[in-house]
Order: sequence, then C-alpha cells, then structure tokens
Amino acid sequence: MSTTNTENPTLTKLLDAAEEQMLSCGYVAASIDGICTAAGVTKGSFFHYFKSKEELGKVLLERFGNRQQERFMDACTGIADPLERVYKVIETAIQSCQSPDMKGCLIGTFAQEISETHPELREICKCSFEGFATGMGADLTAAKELYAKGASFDAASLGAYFLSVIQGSMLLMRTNGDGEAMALNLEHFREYLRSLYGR
Amino acid sequence: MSTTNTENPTLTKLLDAAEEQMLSCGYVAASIDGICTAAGVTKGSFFHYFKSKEELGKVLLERFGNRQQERFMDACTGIADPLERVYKVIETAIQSCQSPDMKGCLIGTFAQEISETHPELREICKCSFEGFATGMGADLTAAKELYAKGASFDAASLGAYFLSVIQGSMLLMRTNGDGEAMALNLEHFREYLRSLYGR
DNA sequence: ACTGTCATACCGACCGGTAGGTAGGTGGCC
DNA sequence: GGCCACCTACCTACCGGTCGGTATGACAGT
Repeated sequence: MSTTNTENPTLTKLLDAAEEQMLSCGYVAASIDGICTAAGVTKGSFFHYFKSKEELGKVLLERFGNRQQERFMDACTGIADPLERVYKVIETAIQSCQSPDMKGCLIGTFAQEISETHPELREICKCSFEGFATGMGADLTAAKELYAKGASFDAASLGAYFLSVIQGSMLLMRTNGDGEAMALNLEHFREYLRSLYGR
Repeated sequence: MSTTNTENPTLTKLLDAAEEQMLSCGYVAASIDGICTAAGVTKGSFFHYFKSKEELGKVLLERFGNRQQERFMDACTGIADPLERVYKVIETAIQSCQSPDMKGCLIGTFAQEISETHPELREICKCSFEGFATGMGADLTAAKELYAKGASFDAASLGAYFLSVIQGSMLLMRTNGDGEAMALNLEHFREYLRSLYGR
C-alpha cells in the first residue's frame, strides 16, 4: 500500500494509464478494469497500490498538480519582475495549449464531475486552484504597485480570472478539438493586462 | 416514445429530475434509477419516453440550450445598439450568477464528460457553444464598426472569449460554492470591452 | 553454503450490488 | 376494442472491491 514513488514501474504505468483514461473520459467513466488493462496489470495489483478508486484519484490529482506547478516554476525562475513573470506564464500557456500532447487539465475535469460526490477530491481541486490563483494574484498585486499604482482595478482577483479563462478555454477545446481558440483567449487576457498595466 | 412536450406532467417531472441530478453529479454518475426515484416514476415509464439514456441527454441538452437562448433573447429585445446589447447580456449574466438557484450549465457539464464517448451529444454541445459565441461575436463586430473602427483587435473572437470566461467561472464555482468570483470575472471582462470600445 | 522465515509484488477468480435496458402486462379513455 | 400511459419483474454486463494464493528476494541462524 506504499504509494510513495521512487521510480516504481508498475505504479507509474498504473498512474499514467489512469491519468490518460480519466483525462479523456472523466473520473466516473474510467473503470478500474479498463485502467488495469491499459496498464497491462491485473486488478489485484491495482488494489495492492491503492485502497480505493478515490485514493487513486487523490494521488493522481496531487501528481498532476505538482507537475503543473513545477512546469510554471521552471518557466519563470530567474525573472525578478512580477509583471514579466506573469507575461512569461501566459506565453508558456499559449505555447503548451497548441502542442498536440495537450490533453486537458485533470483538476478541471475532476472539479466538474466529483465536487458534489467526493468532498475530499473537491478539496484537493480547490487547493490547487487557489494556489495558482493567489500566486498569480500576488504577482499582479506587486506589479500594480510598480506600474499602475493609482489605478482602481482589483489586481488580486485577476489571478482567478486568468484561471477561469484557462479552464473555460479547455472546456471549449473538448468540443472543438483544436487549441487555437484557447491561444486567442489567452491573447485577449494578455491584452487586458496590457490595458491595465500599460505597455 | 413521443418526446415533444406540450405540458406532459410525467415527462416534465422526468426531465426536471434528470436535469437536477446531472447538473450536480454529471451525466455518467446520474443513474436512470435515481432519476426515476426523484421524479416519483418507475423505470418502465422512463423507457416509455426515452429509448436510451443518451436520448434523454439529447432532449435535456436541447431543452437547456433553448431556455438559455430564450433568456438572453428576452433580456435584450428592444435594444438596437449592438454594444449596449452585449453589456446587457453581461449584466444579466452577473445578476443570474449571484442568485442561489443558479446550478451551473448543463452544456458545460456534458461537454467535459462525454465529448470522447458520445459524439452526438458532443455535437449538440458544440452547436450550442458556437451559436452563443458567434451571436455575441456578430454583435461585437458590428459594435466595432460603430465605436472602434480603426482598432486592431479581433472582435469576432471576443464571443468565444466571453463564453470561456463564463464556463471557466462556473467550473471554479463548483469547488468554491459561491458565485461571487464569477461576478468579478464578468466585471473584468466588461472592463476589457470598455478598454477596447471606449466608455 | 544451505535453509527456513518473512515481507513485498503481483495475480486472477470471485462477490454483491447496481447499471442500462427489455418484456409483458394493467387499467383507463376515446 | 384498441390505443396510450404507465407499472412490475426481470435480464445481463459490468462496477468497485475482496481474498487466497504464488513468485521473488533479502536476511538470519547454523
């Protein structure tokens, strides 16, 4: 039942298969049997690593959240200016949404499906969302101090606004198939920031 | 098997119960048994009106889409100016997202869950989304001609952007519970329009 | 070096429950 | 009498989860 992963190949296969299935079909529709088949592993093995489907969900959510955070951390290490850091994050998002291996956001997928039925999973989604939104909000508040001191807009809520644009765009992507619209949306958001902070 | 509704009480109860369950738990997790129990009707009766769960989904999606369209139509009949019409829609959205009987968007919920597994349902979601986005886009394009003729922004894509903000905000609402953040997001969007079209 | 012990990793048959869906009615109304 | 709305009873498949078992390998005692 040890779920801490130090390159355990079976566990990794299980997690990867589960992530893929849940990203495309959602948490409920992804069955444990299906995940095991995709991972080339039996059900007994699954329950050796996870005590329930919900626990798999937690681990998956945590892993996805950490990876995403890492990604954005990597993108803007070394950038001191908060506004530049935000622009860098937007640019990173624009680039990654156009790559074909962009399968969507597990946190958004889960949030939609299980918020009423699995409070613990919802809580993890909420924390991930809040972490991202408040992080961006902090940078944007600091940037306001630097570049738009007297202006009347609420910088802190821009983080959640940005997150909404991302999640909404990804939702629309599911019916459209392509990520082109998402790139346009992110550009609109960037343009909004420019109008607030000056160019 | 006639699904056309001219005030059929049983059918209406079935549809209402299904909509409520699917809005809160999603399409997959909402069971036919559960819907029938909530509607106070037996399963035989359900299959008298719908030949499958997927057909229920179609009818539900159609009904929800039409209602939503009606709602926004009503909100801005008589307003000739396209930009004012858009602002009116935004205001309507801000108001309705703060009311407690705001349960979310069925189309967004479905789009997330079934886009990979039920192509016909996905198509309906896509059409609803596109209808809304291009409708708003048309008004915003017309408004650009009137108020921001020379400007360089892409007015047509603002419709999809608006829709993304709405859908993303609703997704975040599911983890937060309250619609306050959504109102803030819509105000940010309105502010963006003001920056593009002048005040 | 050999052997017994024990934990870990993994297997696959099996369980009860519930899912979507079907069949065959019953009763009321034109 | 026949149609329509609706009900009861039932079917099969599959769901999440359990359980008894096996293969492997590290380690200890002799």
